[in-house]
Amino acid sequence: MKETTTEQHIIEAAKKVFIAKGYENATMRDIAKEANVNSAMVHYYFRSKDKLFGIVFDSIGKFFYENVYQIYKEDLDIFEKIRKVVYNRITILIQHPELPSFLVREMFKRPELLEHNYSRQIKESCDVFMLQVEAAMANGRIRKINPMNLFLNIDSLCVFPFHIRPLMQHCSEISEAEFNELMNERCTDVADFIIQSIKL
Amino acid sequence: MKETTTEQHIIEAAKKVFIAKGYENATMRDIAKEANVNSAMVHYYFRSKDKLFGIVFDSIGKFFYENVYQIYKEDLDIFEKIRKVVYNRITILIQHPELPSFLVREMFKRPELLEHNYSRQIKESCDVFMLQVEAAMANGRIRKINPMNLFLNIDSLCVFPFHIRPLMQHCSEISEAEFNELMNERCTDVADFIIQSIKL
DNA sequence: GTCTATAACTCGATAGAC
DNA sequence: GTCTATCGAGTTATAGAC
Repeated sequence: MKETTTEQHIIEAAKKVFIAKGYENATMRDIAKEANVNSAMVHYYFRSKDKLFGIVFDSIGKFFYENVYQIYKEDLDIFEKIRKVVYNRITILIQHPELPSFLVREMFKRPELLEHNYSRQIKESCDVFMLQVEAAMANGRIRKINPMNLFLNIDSLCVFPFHIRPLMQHCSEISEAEFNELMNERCTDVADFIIQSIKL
Repeated sequence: MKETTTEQHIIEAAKKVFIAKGYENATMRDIAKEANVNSAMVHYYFRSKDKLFGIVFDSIGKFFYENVYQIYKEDLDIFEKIRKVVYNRITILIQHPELPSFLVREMFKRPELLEHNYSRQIKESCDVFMLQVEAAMANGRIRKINPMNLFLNIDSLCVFPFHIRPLMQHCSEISEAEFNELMNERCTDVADFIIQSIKL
């Protein structure tokens, strides 16, 4: 159990501030205040706002993807795997509903953020899953379908509602708690929706 | 055929710049340069960056939603309607792939942007569609399903890939043209995916 | 390592001449 | 309406005392 150093303390504060405000709206002063240190300290430890943000972005991206992409590599029946992926993804999203929009926001502004990252991990799990889909098609367990699109569909159905959460809440006039409740119910529905579509 | 006034000229320039850079990264100087006018002129016509952005955001949001949400209100067989919605949505998205991320980016930072907007239009078309889903369930044309989730699923499957486009392009090492080709092929697949899932 | 002070810069907005 | 010039506020980043 490592002690919380000043450095880690600042990183945690930076995560909170960057997620809440985005890169441009977050200031080094904000982060310093959140971490209860002087703003010069933040520069002392991380040289620049850019360096600090790079560390934060990598950490968040890895956290967001690694959990669920491990599941794709597990040795599970394809239907079970889909259910497990959907359940895990939506559960994590309910706990961290602001992550998808954060990642998309920053990724679009600076695609170079993707360079030294978890991208290869994603590609690996995608490849593993697509092979399994091919096999299931050959065995006649599922209908003929483009494996890449199936992979995309799973993520789409899980993540998209969190991308448009403010719009959904505004249109349906629901609170954050009610939104989470909706997503919780949606969990089973999404898995059913996918499996109904591909099973033979 | 209305002549292009300076005012409209600036709005078009502002759209381009705001979409490319986002609200905070775009400067009034950028917009003025894009519109080939002095930066004081932009303030003269629109008072503030906020006012100008509000106009741009509303216009883009309306454009992005109105086309496809009209279709939901048309008198079509439910399967035909789903195919038409999917086709239209993806076609528009291929022509304007940067709009979803733009709207999400700004919507999350300032949810008040949704106040005086197309939100009611979305809600209306959603309501119409959900009624149709209920009827189709009663008629035994489709299986039992949460209508709201079906509505969400359609949008998810169409829009989500455009949200994560930089990530997809980076992971698959594909160009923008190849991405568009993928989305074009995906059009039929998505409609099939949905219909396979709900038909009896 | 930690602080204060400030340099250097950019941006939104306006004043004022034409 | 259109331009130049500039103010004032807010930012990153660093220098230098402790």
